[in-house]
Amino acid sequence: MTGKRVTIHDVAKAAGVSITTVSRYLNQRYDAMSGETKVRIADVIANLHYRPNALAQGLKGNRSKMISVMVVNIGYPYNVSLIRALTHKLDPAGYNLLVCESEGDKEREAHLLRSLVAQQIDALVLQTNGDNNALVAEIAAQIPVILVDRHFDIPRVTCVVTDNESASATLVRALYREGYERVLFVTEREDGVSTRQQRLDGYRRACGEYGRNPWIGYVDRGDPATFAALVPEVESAAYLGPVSVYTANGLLMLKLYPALRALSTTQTGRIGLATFDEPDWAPLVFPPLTCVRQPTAEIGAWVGKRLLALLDGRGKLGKPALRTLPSTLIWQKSTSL
Amino acid sequence: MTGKRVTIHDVAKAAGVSITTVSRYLNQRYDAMSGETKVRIADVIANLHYRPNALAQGLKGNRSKMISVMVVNIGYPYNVSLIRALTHKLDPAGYNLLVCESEGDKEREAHLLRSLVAQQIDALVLQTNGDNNALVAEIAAQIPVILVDRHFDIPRVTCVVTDNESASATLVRALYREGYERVLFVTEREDGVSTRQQRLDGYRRACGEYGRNPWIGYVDRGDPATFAALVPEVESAAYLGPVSVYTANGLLMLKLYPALRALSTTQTGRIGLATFDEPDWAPLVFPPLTCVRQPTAEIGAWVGKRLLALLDGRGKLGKPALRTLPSTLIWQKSTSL
DNA sequence: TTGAAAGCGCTAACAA
DNA sequence: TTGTTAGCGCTTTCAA
Repeated sequence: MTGKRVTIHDVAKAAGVSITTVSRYLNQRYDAMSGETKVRIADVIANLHYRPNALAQGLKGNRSKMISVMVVNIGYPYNVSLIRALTHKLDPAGYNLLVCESEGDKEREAHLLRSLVAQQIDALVLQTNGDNNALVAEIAAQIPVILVDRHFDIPRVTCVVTDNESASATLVRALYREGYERVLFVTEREDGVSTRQQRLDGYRRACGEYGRNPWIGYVDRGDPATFAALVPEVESAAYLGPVSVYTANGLLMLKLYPALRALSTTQTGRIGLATFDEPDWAPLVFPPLTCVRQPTAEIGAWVGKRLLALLDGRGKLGKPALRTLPSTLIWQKSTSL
Repeated sequence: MTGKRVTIHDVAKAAGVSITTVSRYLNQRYDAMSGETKVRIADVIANLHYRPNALAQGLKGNRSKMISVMVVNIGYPYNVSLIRALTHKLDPAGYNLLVCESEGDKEREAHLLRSLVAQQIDALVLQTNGDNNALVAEIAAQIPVILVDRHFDIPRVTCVVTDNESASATLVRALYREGYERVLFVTEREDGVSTRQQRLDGYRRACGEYGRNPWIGYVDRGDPATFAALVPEVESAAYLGPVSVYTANGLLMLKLYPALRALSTTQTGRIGLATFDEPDWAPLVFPPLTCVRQPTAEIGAWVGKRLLALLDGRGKLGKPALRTLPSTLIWQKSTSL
């Protein structure tokens, strides 16, 4: 299986120079190097298909050229887009991405974090439930750490999030303005997850502004019954006036949608539907689904840029601990009366 | 930023032993080691939060404990599920996953592959368009390489795919049996991609068995007009008898669906819809979408297991160059007459 | 313009 | 039962 890899020694020998000279060439220190040597080394490298061993370089230079991004679920469009944008920033700078999925599990997250540190990652991008903040703080003492999507207050850690509170309020206001009399907000228990809390806060604020009582349906992703229980509640409310349902994220809408749609065939047009996040199927259903598009690509790009600056030794001063990027409301027919 | 990392030297000093002894402990060579030393080292390691530097271990042992999986698109449910299953197999064995996205771009794929080799990955899992097979062959001379989803004939490379041809034929037969008189197969140009070719072959075979003429609509993902062009074709055909549309993958259905659904409101129930792949929205639309579920988790698990065997030095003999796992037809109301 | 030598953190003979 | 030593492939003083 192993065809003996080419090392810097092989190159040096073939080019008739010392490994130091080859190393100089590799690091583009051409200032003091004869053009002839340069060409000779270039030739040999090309012929031998030589690529320096990144592990050895890393060991020497105390950096690995690897950055990890760890998210709760690699399938969420939010994360897919984030990872993609991040790659596009980091790849040109020679960084490889170690992608991990915590599955929202505390132990697993801790295990993976430790493994990554041992792997000598140069930086960490993390979407977390906040269950291992002490460990994250330790890591942040060693390398740059940026939290995305969810905000936690950890020393030396920058957070990049979207404007959950105001985007949520904006959506809910628009619903009331459209004429919906009641808006059911469907969410999971906050459990210290900032996004959930903020989206709820935004909902509450809009309710307050319009003098409506908050109407909150708590669900548990793992328990279909919690979703099913909401349906009759919505149905009976719909008899009294136009009602809409607003889910705190795309996955909740995915689970709730079939049951609600079955209802609306009889209650045509009276039950508005909206969700935070922009599922890829939003334009497919009829009527197309109103949703809140998060600036995932921008977040990824911003994080990537910031990391490069930090790794370069630049940046560090006046860095904001929290950066908020704006979402966009995509208003569709699913919320039209 | 850097709080000086703990090394094996620190541990040795604190425990009052040599680094060799610590190394022995780390590698569980307890056979010749006093219980006392063992405990002492364990204590120190715990206190210092020591974790061995994986880079240094890798440099020494000529392995990195990193495996790369490179796919065309990290957002496809197929790949998400594959990556997840792979992680679950490899993680317990101490491997970290370098996830890469080629975006189906030849240059990008080549660039990433080279970068990964330089990063000293121990193995490679690859979904490819086949544009860099020579390079892949070179890599396969060094480390285990497994191709997923798409089959190419490369020395030393095992391929794991699904039964595209027969699953496609099964679906199309079921459509004819249901009473659809014509089935439009929507696909991208084969371009040497085995999955496309095989799904087309299966379609053709079923057509042959039922004495129908193949009816193929070629589309280009980047060009919406190619999708739009199919709609009137389907519409006029639908006047002559029951027609169904079968897309070669989930993304094509995603793009085609809105236009087709608009039609079917007038042609209610006459236009059947089915797709290869199982989009997460398949059960959401009305009527729910018939689709072919690929055994992605099984593929991932199989690949993971096989890799571990190969990396262990076991396996190697009698290994099949091609492993085919079966898909499942999910028959729903979208194809009921 | 170039090279010798030390050392990054670790493992593995070989000695003791 | 433990330690000494020689590297893994590379970068980087320091000298020539």
